[in-house]
Amino acid sequence: MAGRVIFHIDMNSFYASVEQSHDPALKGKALAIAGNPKERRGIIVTCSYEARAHGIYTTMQVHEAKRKYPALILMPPNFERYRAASKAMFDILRSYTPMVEPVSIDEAFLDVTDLMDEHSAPALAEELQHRIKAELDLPCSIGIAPNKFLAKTASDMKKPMGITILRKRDIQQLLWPLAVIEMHGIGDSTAEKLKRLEILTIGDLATANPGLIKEKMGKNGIRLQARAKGIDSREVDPESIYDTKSVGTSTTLPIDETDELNLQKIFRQLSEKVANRLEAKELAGPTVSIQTRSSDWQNRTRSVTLKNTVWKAEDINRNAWHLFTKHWNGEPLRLVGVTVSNVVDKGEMTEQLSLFNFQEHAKDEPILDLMSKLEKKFGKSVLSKGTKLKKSNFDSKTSFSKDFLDDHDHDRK
DNA sequence: TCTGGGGTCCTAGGACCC
DNA sequence: TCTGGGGTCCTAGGACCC
Repeated sequence: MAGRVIFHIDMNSFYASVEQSHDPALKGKALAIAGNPKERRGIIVTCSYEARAHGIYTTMQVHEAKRKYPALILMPPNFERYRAASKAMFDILRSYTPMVEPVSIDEAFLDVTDLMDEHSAPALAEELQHRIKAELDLPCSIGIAPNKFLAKTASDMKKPMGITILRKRDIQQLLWPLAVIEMHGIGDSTAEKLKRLEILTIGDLATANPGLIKEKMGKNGIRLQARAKGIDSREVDPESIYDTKSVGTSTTLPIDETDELNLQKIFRQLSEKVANRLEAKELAGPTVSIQTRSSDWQNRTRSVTLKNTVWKAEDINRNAWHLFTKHWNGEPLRLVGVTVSNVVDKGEMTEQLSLFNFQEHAKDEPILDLMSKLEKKFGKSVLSKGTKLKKSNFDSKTSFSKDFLDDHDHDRK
């Protein structure tokens, strides 16, 4: 596994750039995409470089941005448009190699090692950047490095339309002088912690006493120190996007809410949204959780893991609302959310289960015999992970979970 | 700078099992 | 009756990223 060549492609102010490409009249203008400009609590999601020049930045409140630069053009996000542009961008990347790992709607890692016979890395990066600009009218920055962390760091170094090579031997000169907060994986909290250890720059982190790092920062510290030295063994994984772990939605309320009936209505809407998105991805999960945020920014999560997976709005909502009413003390809430996690592919579940025809065998068979057969068939890992069929769910007199069979039926429809 | 909405990963404690 | 150690699952919270 020595000597990989990794690219990190980072689209520059993606949403704003897509809008400018769609409507050239917006080019050269200070443009901002704002969550929902009508909402009292709307923020700037992305803005053009022209807007940045006027002091506008992501997460800034809309009214603040307008006050700062009244000529700012505000647009609501058009996600369909962004998804289409994203797909076109990924199509270009995949026309070179299947080793493309999407990180988000506008970011990707490429392992281009196998293309190095025919291309030089910088020439290939230029070609990619040029094609994305020529065919989609979208700017991007590209980082070239021997691993993901360095490639990502490199793509950040020159924006917009930059191409940056970060070699191992350049690390001391280019990376080490930077403040630790510049590092991906380090936020305010970790930066503060490091500051107390007198670790201020990435170089300080790289050369710090490993014993101290391990003691004060744990596993995360060890990993960050490795990154600071330019070490990162994560591989580019094109499959990782199919590995959804959770599907959730949340909303910041127009005003801090105390009315139970209103909240009940909101939970129903959130549950429906989650159900729709699960449906679209053909996913279902056994864990339902809720999030709340109070006026003073106290975040809470409460969750329950069920015997069976859920995907229908009614089932999600029933569990979510139950969790909520069980824990809410009546305090005003700024935000509420609903998430289904530990999700698995519905189709895959059905397939696994159909291998072993349930209906025929299950009826009168003693549970333990059935369990051992299932284990033989699928192995323990599948039983405990994929289908939530565990011994604990079949203990003592509990007969074969009726819900489970029902779920199986629904899957077949 | 009073901070949206979508996620992921990690940690730590308790329950439970062998 | 009291004692381990290892492993997994669940829950809650925190940190981080785009």
